[in-house]
Amino acid sequence: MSDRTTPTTGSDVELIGLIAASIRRERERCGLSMAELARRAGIAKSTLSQLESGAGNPSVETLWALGVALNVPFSRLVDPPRPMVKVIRAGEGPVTHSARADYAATVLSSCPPNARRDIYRIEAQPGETRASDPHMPGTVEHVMIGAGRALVGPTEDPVELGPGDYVSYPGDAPHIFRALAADTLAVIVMEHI
Amino acid sequence: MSDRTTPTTGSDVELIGLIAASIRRERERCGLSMAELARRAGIAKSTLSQLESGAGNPSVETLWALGVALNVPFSRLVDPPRPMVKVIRAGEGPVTHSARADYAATVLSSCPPNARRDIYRIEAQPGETRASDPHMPGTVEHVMIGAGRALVGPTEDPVELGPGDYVSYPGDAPHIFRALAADTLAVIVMEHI
DNA sequence: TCCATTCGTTCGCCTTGACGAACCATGGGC
DNA sequence: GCCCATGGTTCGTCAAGGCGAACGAATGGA
Repeated sequence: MSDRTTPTTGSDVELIGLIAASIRRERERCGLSMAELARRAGIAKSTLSQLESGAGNPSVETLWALGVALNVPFSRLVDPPRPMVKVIRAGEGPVTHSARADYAATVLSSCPPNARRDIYRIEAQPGETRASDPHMPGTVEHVMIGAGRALVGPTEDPVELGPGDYVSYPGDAPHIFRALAADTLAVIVMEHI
Repeated sequence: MSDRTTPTTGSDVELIGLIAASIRRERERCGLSMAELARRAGIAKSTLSQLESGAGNPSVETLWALGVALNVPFSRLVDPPRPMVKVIRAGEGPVTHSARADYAATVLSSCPPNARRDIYRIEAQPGETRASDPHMPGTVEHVMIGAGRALVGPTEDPVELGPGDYVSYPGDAPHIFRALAADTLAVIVMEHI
C-alpha cells in the first residue's frame, strides 16, 4: 500500500469525483473555458460539463484527449498530490534488506506514484542564500548532501545538513539552498506531482 | 515533446492498441487467466477479451479495476518504456540558468513522465561487488556519487565514478555497485516506469 | 435599452461499452 | 473412447457515454 496509484479502496465514486476535480483544476490552471477546452480536445462541450460535474465514467480516449489538450501527463488527471518536510540524518533511517558491513542502502523516499522528477547536481560555495520562488503546486524537492554542509528547506524553517543527510520539503512554497562549506555537493530531485 | 505521456500523435487506434498490449503483458506477467483476472477486477470476461483484442475504448473505471487487480500503477497500462546508459562527469553537463560563481546546478535527468522513483542513500566500503538482479521491466537507475569512488552500471560494462559523477542505466538488466574507496557515499534513484 | 457574445448546464438521440450466456477449442483423467 | 474442467472468443441485450442543439445567465458594447 505504500505506493498505490491503485488504492484498493478506489471505489468508483471517489475515482470519478477525483477526475472531475482534476479536470477542472487543470482547465482553470490553463485559463481555458469549457467550450475552448472541449474544442481543443475534440469532444462535446456537454461531455466535458458532465465530467466536471462528477457525472459519468469517461472512456480512456476521452480522458486522453483531455490530457493532450491540457498538456498534462494524463495520470495527473487520476491521482492527487500532497507534500511534507522530512529529514533523515546520515546514519538514520531504516536500512533495507541487503545490509552488510560494507554496504548500506537507506530508503529516503518511497515512490509517490506518477510523479515526474528532474534530478539536479548542485555544486555550491559558501555565499549568499539561493532562494527559489515556489514552483508548480504539488512539487516536492528531495535533497541529499554528498559533501560539505548546507542550509536547506523551507525559507521560514530551513535545516542544516551534512554529508549523507537528506531532506524533503514542499517545492511550491519559498525555499532556500545555502552552502555553508566550500565545495558543497548535493543532489536535488525535483518532483512535479 | 521531451516528456509527453500525451503524444500529439496519440491517435485513437494506437492508444487502444497500446492498452491492449499492456493489459495482456501485465496479465501474463502475473500468470493470470482472462477468467481469473476478470473475476478479480470485477468485470466481464468478455469485456477483457475484447480489450485485449484491441477492440473498444474502455472506461476509466474498467481500466482502474484492471490496474487494481493487476496491481500496477494504472498509467503503466497506457504508456510504454525504454532505457539507456548515460554518464555525466563532475563538471560536465549543461549548467542551468542561475549559474553563479558559487552555485552550479546541472540537470542530470529530465523528467520521464509517470515514473515512480525510490530514492536511496548508499554508504559503501570497498569490498566485493554488489550485483543486483534485474528489476521490473522498464526500470531505470540513476546514481550520483557524493564521496569516494565506485564502479557502477550494467554488469557487462560498468563505469568508474568519482564525486559528482552521475550515471543512469537500465535497471531491468543485471547491474552492479562496487565501492572502490572507503566511505563511498552515493544516491541511487530507482525509477519504475 | 437592445443585441450579440460567451460561458456553462440541460435535453433527446444514437452509438457503444459492459454484461452474461452460449459457444469452440484444448487437455487431462478415467 | 468419453467426460468434464479450463482458457478464450462470439453473440444479443441493456444501460450509459458521447454528441449536437437548445437553453438560461452573465457580460459588454453601440
